Amino acid sequence: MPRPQDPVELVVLSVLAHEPLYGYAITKRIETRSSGELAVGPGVLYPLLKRLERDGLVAATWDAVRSDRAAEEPSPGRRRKWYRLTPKGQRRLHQHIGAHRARVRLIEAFIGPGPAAQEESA
Amino acid sequence: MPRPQDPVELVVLSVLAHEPLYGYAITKRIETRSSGELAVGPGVLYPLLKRLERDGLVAATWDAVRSDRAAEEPSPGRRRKWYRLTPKGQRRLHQHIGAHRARVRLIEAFIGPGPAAQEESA
DNA sequence: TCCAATATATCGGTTCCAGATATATCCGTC
DNA sequence: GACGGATATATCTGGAACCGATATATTGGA
Repeated sequence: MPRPQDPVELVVLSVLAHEPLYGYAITKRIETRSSGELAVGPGVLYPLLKRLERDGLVAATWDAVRSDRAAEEPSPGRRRKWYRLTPKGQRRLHQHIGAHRARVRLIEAFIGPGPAAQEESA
Repeated sequence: MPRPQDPVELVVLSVLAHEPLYGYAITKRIETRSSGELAVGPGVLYPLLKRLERDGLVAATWDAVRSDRAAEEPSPGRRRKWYRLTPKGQRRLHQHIGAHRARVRLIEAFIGPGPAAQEESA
């Protein structure tokens, strides 16, 4: 079988282009945006985010989300790491989009144009 | 940078769908068909063909191409391994095409539709 | 009180692409 | 006739990415 989901980096960058999100929210956002077709597990997402942060494509900020009853306790509470796109990440996203379009044109040179030109008239 | 060329298997199957070819001819065919954009080196092609043959997606036949002056000699002469698509390989190709179209739709759900709907009117 | 959902993170296996290397033959040129 | 470039097949090694499993801890509802 062909690899089902390859361009995870493009997808993650594109959802972060709209607004900052934390890791788990990125997962859920991708699921809803793709109507459940694309599921990015933690084993894929977190190494990817780590790499994106290392390369300066995203910037991250910790946010301590503590419940009301835990607000006074020494426990660190639930923590969220918010990721936002840097200008470098935006450029990378545009590179991705360009590469995607080029890839589509390339493949269509072999398999013929897809059913994209037809107007969706009811 | 995004991975430039991913769907090598799809491309190889698609060129074999038109006619049987031997390995080196596949390389050249892909280069001409893609206007030089896609180059599949031997380090990619031959392991791929081996896997495709093992999985029954292509069938191979050796062809001894001997020159006139070498026709009588014990030397094996130049050999070509012709690959042709099996029915299973044709089904796989259609799977690939379907998966490609689905992948394009999926990505467009994140980055918006590409410039495909516009007519190329001069 | 228990359990599912939330939230982050790592590890190992698999697959694939890419470049380098190896071997051998054919053909045009000098 | 010798040489080199194109033809032709093949392996190896490294790197990058995806995937599933696993681990830990918190939160909130039944």
